[in-house]
Amino acid sequence: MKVRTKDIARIANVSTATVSRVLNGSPNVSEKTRQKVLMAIESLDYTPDLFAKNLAKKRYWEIGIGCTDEVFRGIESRDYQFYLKVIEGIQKYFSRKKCNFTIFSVDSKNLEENIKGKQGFLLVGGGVTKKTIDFFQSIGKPVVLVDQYIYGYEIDCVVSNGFYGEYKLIKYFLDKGYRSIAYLFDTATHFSYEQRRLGYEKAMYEKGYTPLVYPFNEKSNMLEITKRILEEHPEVEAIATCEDRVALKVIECLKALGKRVPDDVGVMGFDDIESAETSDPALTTVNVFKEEMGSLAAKRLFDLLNNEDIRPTQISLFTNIVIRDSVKL
Amino acid sequence: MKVRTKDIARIANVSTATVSRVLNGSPNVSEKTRQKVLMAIESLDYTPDLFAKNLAKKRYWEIGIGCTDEVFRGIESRDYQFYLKVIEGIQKYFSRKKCNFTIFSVDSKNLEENIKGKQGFLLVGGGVTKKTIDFFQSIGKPVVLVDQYIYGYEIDCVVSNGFYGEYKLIKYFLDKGYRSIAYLFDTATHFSYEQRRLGYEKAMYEKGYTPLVYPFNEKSNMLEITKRILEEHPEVEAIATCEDRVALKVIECLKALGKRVPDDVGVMGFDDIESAETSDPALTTVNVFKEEMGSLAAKRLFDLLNNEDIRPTQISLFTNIVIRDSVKL
DNA sequence: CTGAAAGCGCTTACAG
DNA sequence: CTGAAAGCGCTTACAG
Repeated sequence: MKVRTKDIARIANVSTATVSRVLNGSPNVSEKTRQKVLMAIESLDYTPDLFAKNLAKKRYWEIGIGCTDEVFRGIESRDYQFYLKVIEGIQKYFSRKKCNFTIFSVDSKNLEENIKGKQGFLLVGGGVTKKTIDFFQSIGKPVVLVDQYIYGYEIDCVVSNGFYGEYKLIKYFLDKGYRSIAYLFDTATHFSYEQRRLGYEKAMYEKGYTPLVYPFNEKSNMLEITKRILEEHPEVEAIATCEDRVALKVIECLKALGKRVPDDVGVMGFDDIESAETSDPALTTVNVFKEEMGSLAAKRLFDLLNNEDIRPTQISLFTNIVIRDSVKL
Repeated sequence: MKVRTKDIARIANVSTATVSRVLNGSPNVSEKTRQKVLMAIESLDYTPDLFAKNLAKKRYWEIGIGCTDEVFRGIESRDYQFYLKVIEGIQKYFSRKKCNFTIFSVDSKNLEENIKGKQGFLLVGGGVTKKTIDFFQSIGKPVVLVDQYIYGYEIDCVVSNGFYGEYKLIKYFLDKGYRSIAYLFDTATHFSYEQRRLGYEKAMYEKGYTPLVYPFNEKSNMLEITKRILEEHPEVEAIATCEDRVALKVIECLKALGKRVPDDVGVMGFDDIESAETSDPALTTVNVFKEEMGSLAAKRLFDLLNNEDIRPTQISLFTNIVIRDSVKL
């Protein structure tokens, strides 16, 4: 039989209201009654019913969603499809859970103000730095990283299984007879990017091929890199990339260089953003469940807020390959 | 403003009872009223309150907890400390959540009977095979693997981050000047074991040392293997193992061979079971949060049962190294 | 097939 | 400081 506040109340000879007050550490209880109630609780092995608790509470949780300036602008302009979807997932979850949230840039000058009154934080995006994480951890309120993780941290996070997704994608084409696939790797310190590259390398190694990784950063000229790949490795049959936005750019570059996609060179993306479907040719890529990522993170934060459990976990979403037209079959 | 069943009822001009019936697909609603209610719902963007729903439902969920014969016996005899703790965690979570559960062996003859009436399953233990997973997936009810994962499966699972834990442990001693650490690796197809070995190898490679892996299986004679390690590699300063129970055995073997632990050879475990603390010498190991693993898995299954989200995820718990006396500092 | 009403286990003004 | 009572948003016998 489940123990309820009613049972405690009966044993301690008080009302359930008082039990609730003791349970929630209200100051308006005399030390004597508090002890009585505490003893009754001891003797009963009570665990509160979270459903009832949450239903009875009318208060809303105030959540802060922080991201880098880049992501923040991308969300505002509705340009950054990936994180737009993630935010949608967050929104969906919170909308049914008595949570209000505000999105802000962690790079903004008035950070202090954005943090004020918030009871928990979601830090969204691969660009979130150690410094930012340290700062938010120091606040002492629950924090969940979304689409980001940094080695060595014990912190709650929700990421996609980019390693396995990229591995599956590359292996798929290697199994079909491809032998030379290059990889465009964004060197930004982004957990996902690294995982994906690792997956690419594993697939290549397994077949006995040497990975052909071309690193780049935000300052790089994509046209030049594309050209270099073709010059240095004319045998390249396809170029895999760390994300769809890069893949889309590479397709443009290839076209500019007079190459046909996929006939001369194939291109693969990662993320499966909306434009991946409508691009010409439609992009072969890996689907990241962006909304799920958002709602999963929101859920985790909510659980943390409700003290459901304590130890930090890394939650990793499986990914699916989606084969379209940008790589010849 | 949040939409409630009351609002739907008002618009559709029915009672909330009827709304609830439509929402839950009860057959006892005329097609006409159903349509009215459905239209009202459409117009309102309703999302049900899970707290209220769960509170109102008095029904208990019936959960099945399956494990291999080995684990099952180990739990019954209260011998297998690791999974005993995991089960405790499951128990703790379910006890406050209207869930009844039964533990059974997936290798038993009357499997069919154990499955009957269950609404969800937890498959506990590294020994759970592909065949078993396939079978349970085919039932079409929520399944969560606990302390197990098999590559290629898209299935919910909760595991410990053995890779990073073992890496941290080995690195800790390598940083202290250790140069030759051997590794005893159980070849049973166990996700955790493999992850841990990988962590060991990463730490060794990073320092420029060659991993020294000694595989074994249930049929192996541990004394012989221990002897072989010492003969083939007299320079070995410590033996790391894939789990505490093995480490404890190795300590015995070393003693039998006239070696002192940790003075002649150090020994490291993994899991931090209870006897790790009381053994002589107390075991240096990595702590897996066993109860959390159980409660996290139970929670995930519960969420699945409540349709909270759909995509399978891998949940990975961080691990901590615990330095005791079985390795010289 | 449908509605009025009780109940799930908590919290929290309100009154004292 | 404490209790009686209403309410959170659902579900479900029960009666019709």
